Amino acid sequence: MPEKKRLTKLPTIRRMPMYLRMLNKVLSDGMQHVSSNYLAEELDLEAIVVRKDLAVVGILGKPRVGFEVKPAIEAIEQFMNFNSPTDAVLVGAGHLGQALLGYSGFVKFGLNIVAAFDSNPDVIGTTLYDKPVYPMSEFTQRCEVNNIQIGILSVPGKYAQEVADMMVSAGLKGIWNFTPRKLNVPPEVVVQREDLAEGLAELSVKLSRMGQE
Amino acid sequence: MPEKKRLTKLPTIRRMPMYLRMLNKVLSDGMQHVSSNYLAEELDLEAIVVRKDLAVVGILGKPRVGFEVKPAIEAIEQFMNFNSPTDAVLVGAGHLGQALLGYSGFVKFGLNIVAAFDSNPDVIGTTLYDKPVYPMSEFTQRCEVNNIQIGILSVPGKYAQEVADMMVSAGLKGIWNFTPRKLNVPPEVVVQREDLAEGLAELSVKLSRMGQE
DNA sequence: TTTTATTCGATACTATGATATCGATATTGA
DNA sequence: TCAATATCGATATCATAGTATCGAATAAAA
Repeated sequence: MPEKKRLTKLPTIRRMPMYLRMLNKVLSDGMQHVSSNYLAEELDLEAIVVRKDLAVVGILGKPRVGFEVKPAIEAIEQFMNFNSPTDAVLVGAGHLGQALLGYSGFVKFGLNIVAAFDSNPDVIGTTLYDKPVYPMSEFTQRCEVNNIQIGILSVPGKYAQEVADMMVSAGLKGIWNFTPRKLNVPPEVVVQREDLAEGLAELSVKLSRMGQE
Repeated sequence: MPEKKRLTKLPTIRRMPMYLRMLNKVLSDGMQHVSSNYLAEELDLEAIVVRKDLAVVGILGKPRVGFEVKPAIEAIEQFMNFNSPTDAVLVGAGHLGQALLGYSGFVKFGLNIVAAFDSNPDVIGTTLYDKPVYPMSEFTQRCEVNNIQIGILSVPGKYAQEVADMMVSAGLKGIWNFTPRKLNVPPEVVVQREDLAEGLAELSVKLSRMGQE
């Protein structure tokens, strides 16, 4: 039996949504082929990076012609599991939570948010962007019944671990963590941290470097 | 004259907000010293990474004791320009825009959002989280008068370039771009892309790997 | 006072990711 | 039909980031 542990580098994976967006745009523009050069130009990358990334998902280009757009899209979707959407719930329908609920673009990347949970009586029972908002007391039961895979965590930091524990015991497999807290979860549960301050820090330093060059 | 181009690695810079948060927590817990080991444990890092990162901002620990918390905080804030806040404006007060306006945490990382701009008459003239919302027609003038440095771009993708152009001509030095579009700007303007789909892609792949190991 | 344990920094090493080079191939146009 | 050119993939190289090892320093304990 061959090695099953497939190791694709992380930066490549993180670029896939970019490629997918651009390829769909290119397709809707009526182009059937596209060169790595063109993609690189449009996405601010190097052509060689594009070619290597596309090779990872199993598609090769033809000399002088480039890549077939439609197969490329399908290969990426397949590779990333984007066309078999995963059900998710969101906990914490505050500002950020609502922004995430309202962003319809995630479906294209395989994420299907089916409901939100909150502790605020004002929003419980309402729907936000077509998603029902339930009280926390119903969390476990609803997640189990609907076999929810992913939890989006957008509560205030002080409740982060508490809610994460609930997510784990409700059988969720992954947590998309928008709080700036480390979560203690069993090793089989995947946590994806999201911290806007990181990008801000990067911007800040780049700006101050600009000044002195 | 010595080399002025200071190269600090990006991952280090992106970790600074984490350190700052944790050091402040540690300080408010009354601790005066903290070991790299402790920080690493709390932040899911390796101790050696913590030590090297702190060395970058110019603070060294003492054997057997660790790092002095207060000087460490000050060193990071100094290094990152966090205590001389930069004025910013936000364009596009939709769901995401409002979430960003409502997040008070950015001030600690040197970002001071002073106003928002939008084209929607329903929000123009109101205040959102204490920030006034102005019409786009006033953008250039207000930015110039107040010497705004950073623009936060959270409009629908189709308007991204157009607004970016306005930002450039209003003299902004950096753009924090939350749209999934590449922006064409002159080289002296810094663009920081923020794409939530990247994190989602990473989560998605990690999850699917979990299944088969 | 001496020993022990902890934590540090410096150096060296490893892994990962990006880039440069180059020959091969297919389409276009002469 | 044949030459020119754009584009590809493979291989090798380089840059960046993370990790391991080890001696030195300091505080606490004996």
